[in-house]
Amino acid sequence: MADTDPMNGGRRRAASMADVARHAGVSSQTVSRVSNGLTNVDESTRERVLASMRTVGYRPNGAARALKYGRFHTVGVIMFTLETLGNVRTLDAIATEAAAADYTVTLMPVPDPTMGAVSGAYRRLSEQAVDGIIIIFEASLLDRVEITLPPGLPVVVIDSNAGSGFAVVDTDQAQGARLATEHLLSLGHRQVWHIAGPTSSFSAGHRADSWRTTLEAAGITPPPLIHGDWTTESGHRAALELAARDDVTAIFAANDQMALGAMKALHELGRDIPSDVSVVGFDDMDESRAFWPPLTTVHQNFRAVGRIAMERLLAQIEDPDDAPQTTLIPTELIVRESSGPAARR
Amino acid sequence: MADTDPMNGGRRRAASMADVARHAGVSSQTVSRVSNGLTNVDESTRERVLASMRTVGYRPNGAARALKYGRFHTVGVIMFTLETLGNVRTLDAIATEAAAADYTVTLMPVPDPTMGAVSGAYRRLSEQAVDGIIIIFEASLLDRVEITLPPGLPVVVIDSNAGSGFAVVDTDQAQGARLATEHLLSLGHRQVWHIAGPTSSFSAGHRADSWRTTLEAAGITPPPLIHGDWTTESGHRAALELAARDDVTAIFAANDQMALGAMKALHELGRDIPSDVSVVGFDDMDESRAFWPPLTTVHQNFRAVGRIAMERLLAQIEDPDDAPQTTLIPTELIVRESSGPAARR
DNA sequence: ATGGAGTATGTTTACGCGAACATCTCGACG
DNA sequence: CGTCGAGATGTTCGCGTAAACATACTCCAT
Repeated sequence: MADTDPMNGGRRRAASMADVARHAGVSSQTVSRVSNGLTNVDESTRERVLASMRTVGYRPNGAARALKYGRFHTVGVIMFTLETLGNVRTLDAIATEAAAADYTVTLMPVPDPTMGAVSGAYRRLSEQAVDGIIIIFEASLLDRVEITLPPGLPVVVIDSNAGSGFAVVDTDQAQGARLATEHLLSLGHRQVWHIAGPTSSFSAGHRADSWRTTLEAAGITPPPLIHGDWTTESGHRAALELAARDDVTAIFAANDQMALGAMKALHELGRDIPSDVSVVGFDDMDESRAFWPPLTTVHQNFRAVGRIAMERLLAQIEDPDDAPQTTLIPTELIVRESSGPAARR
Repeated sequence: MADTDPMNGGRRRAASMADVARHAGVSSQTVSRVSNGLTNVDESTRERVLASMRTVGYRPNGAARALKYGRFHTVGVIMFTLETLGNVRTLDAIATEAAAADYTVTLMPVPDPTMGAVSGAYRRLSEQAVDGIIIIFEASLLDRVEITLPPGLPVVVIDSNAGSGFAVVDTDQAQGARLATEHLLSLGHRQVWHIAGPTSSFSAGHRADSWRTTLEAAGITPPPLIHGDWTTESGHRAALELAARDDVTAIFAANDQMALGAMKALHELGRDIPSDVSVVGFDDMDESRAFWPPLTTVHQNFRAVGRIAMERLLAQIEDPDDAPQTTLIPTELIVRESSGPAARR
């Protein structure tokens, strides 16, 4: 007997079509036909092949298929962090949409915004097995690296105004911030203070800009901006600072977490919400309706953002000459109990 | 002139090594050597090749590499939803760990727990391009499908006790629930009520079981269990029900969201937290410290869960005969202001 | 019977990469 | 001045799949 080891030597590879073919006594092309559900295979042959597939434990090899077709049926998502609600919701929508289009989503997290980490992501990206990329980025960093984006790969950018030739999908930050600010003004507040996100974030910048212009349009001089970093702690700190002044009756926080932190500070100082101070957030996280008091906030349609980003990307993959567009998804103001009429004094 | 179109006909493929080789006037093997950073290439040749790579826009083809090596350097993560904090945190840890090991993470979301959706995920999984799978599942469903798991693929299961032959990593649910219950008892509460997660969830079951045995060990007959569904609303409903009785002084909710909803109900009914009723949660989400009052809760070490799951999976990928182990990650009780001594009466 | 249409199946080839092996060139050493 | 070794570079081949092409066979109209 020859030494042919049925166990296939040490490092075993998965069964291939050739293995199935050998087992079933047909050519591997016939196995391919069965595997792809073509009809021109004799019923008895088909069954024999299917049985052989099961016995040898055959699974099609995605790499070989991708090599053959030049398509991976996979999109990459580059993101800094899964710690912010918006990123996760958007990713969820992207993944759902991708599954519907029979695509798979590959995560390319960039742990920290250093150039080293970014270039690491690009290295992995260039060992690419993706047909396109969706970037969920704090845009200010993207600025520095965009030129190194590999050419010829369809890209859609979320959460930024990195306009230069990319398709961009984003929540209409400006409209949302305007809704929030106008809501507070319409309740009779003479001034609206803003707790902004970090300066590195374009979304935060957009919200702050829009808050400012909305106030100015109402003939109000905007008060100094306070910067947080999206965390509850930073909202807490900011509100402690604000509450030191007793003319503060309305606070618009750039996200729900900071609004939550702000409300905690107001509770601690014995200020009533909303009769002493109104608070409005941004995002509408699931928990916001159960805060005490339930938070008035700007609802972001993350699902739509993810869905449209995916649509755009697929369009670019189908047709590389598809012109990049920018789409803004409108927000909706959700009025709950954390905002109310300005106290008369 | 021949008809050779420099634009490469209609559907253009990305540039390959052969294209680079032609452009640089070398063999494709030399391009391969440069691409892989081998040293035995003349410096001038290397530079010429690198320049050609840039001009033709070369990116290595991952599929071809994977085909050659039989490894994809990718792990698949199957999960039901990105809507629960734990799943997201765990995924984040997995992705980070994977990146460190130079692996990529592919998401395989299962939108709803129907068999159709699950088998869809398996279909995509069997058109696999992954070296292993991590399943983050509500385990009761896994029971029904585990036999259909493709053979020969390393698998690690998180958040379940689906023991049969899989490697399992999970938070030590029982220990956490015991910590929470004992904490409330040690504050002098005579009874601890529990708002559990849905019956379909093994984690929820473990927490409830442990709560029950902890009470029994203290000589207390456990009160009826109330089931929520992890949402703030269900916590709110449950607490409204509980607060109808005035002998309820301590509530242990199976997650922070339900605890938040419960606190909202107590606020609405004018019960003080903690002097009338103590509330303890489970998870320690970022926001919990900013709830009003800040929530006493059981901290889950999601990062460790993700990290160890990934380690186990890589071990199995390296050595297919690696014996599956079960690892429980301990929790930590974080005492904040939502729990306090039982009122004397 | 003879050719044509149709069906089932087999053979060849290319997708992009890189290990293994084959050349070639140049300089050192006896 | 011939030989050997080392480094640079080229050639062949196979990974698993499926399109394209080839073959074998059956059935039927002429």
